[in-house]
Amino acid sequence: MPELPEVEIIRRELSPIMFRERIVDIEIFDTKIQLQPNDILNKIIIELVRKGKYLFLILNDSSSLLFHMGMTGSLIYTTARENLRFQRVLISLSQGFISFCDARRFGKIKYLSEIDREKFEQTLGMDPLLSEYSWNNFERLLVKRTLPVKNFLMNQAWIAGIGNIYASEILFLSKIHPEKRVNDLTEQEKRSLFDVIPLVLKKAILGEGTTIRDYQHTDGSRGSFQNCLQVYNREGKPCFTCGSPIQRIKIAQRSTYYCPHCQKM
DNA sequence: CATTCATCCTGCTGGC
DNA sequence: TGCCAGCAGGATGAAT
Repeated sequence: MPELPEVEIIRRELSPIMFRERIVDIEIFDTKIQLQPNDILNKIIIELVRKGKYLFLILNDSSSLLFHMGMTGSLIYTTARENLRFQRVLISLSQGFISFCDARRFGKIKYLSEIDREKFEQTLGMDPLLSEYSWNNFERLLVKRTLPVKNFLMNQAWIAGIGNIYASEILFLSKIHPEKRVNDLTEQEKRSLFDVIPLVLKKAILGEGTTIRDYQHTDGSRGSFQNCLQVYNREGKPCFTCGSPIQRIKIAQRSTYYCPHCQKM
């Protein structure tokens, strides 16, 4: 489900709620999620950190709880204890409750020591909203790559945070065909990509995230950026720029949307 | 090393 | 109304 913008929204909403809260209890209703309650019980949350699509709850002994939403995961805050649909984990805080709900069970929660968190963060590529995102680093990533540019954008080891929706959106705004091979990109196209990536992600955050079906804010409400999407989920509809019908193709088994007129090979 | 592909899950939607 | 194929915001490890 959530890509970088949606996870960032979750982080921003939960930060003031969870800051300095104690983890009083944790209940796990899904055998796929393996946590030792003793690792985290009675620890205090001192910070929420996001990198790419991952969210870390940093605890007062510098260990952390890592959340990944997978396709359908959400974190819901309630003031009273509730049984929510698809609830997999329930964390009781000193004040309030956080439910991890996840219909498809692709989401993950892991306990990490400080060392393990550092190691894990190193496996992720640069986050387009952090200062590590630079033209030098970006340019270096592109060298000698022959895969389609859409696959390049979605590899979390190179750039962290872009998923299937925003990959299509970024390529539309950059006027690049999603199947174009990275080593065939012109200098201008590379520059454009570099600039458009953070632009689209920031706009999506301002637009409260994209809810096609499952994404929810931490109070259960929906995003609104789905109304601003240029190509994703718009097969057959007219391009907002030129009126040509938006095409849907499969790249690496994932639906990919583009305008055949505005995005040439 | 770089790239592609099947697989993990469950639920919803649209067509017949 | 009921059934079933096809689809879904992701990541991984095995195969090529």
